[in-house]
Amino acid sequence: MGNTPLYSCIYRIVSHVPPGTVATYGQIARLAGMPGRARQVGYALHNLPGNSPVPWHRVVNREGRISLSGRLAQSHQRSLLESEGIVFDEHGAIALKKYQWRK
DNA sequence: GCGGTGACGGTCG
DNA sequence: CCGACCGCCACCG
Repeated sequence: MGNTPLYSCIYRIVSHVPPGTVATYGQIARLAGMPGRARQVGYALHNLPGNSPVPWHRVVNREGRISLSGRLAQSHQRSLLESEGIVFDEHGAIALKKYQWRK
């Protein structure tokens, strides 16, 4: 992490997402002061080391679905969210209306 | 230095 | 409701 203030900023904001709630990539981007750059948020999180304290699993896409590539990682994120009390509907999506972090 | 890629998202038909 | 397009930009080969 030597010098990427943008990533640090993203990580900081993600760290503020309370347990039991979720945020979207676009939302994180806006809060980080870089509206429209949701992709960079995804890239930043993808770059996170596995032992990071950052609750990356609380970030989902605008449909309330998991955006990870790879079944393993997907089920991992899902179980982490479910362990926080978040429920997935029959479409495999989260009700953002109910769980999205209001900020 | 250039083109392809992707843990996104808004818009349009 | 759903798919197609397009803008966005750091990273990688």
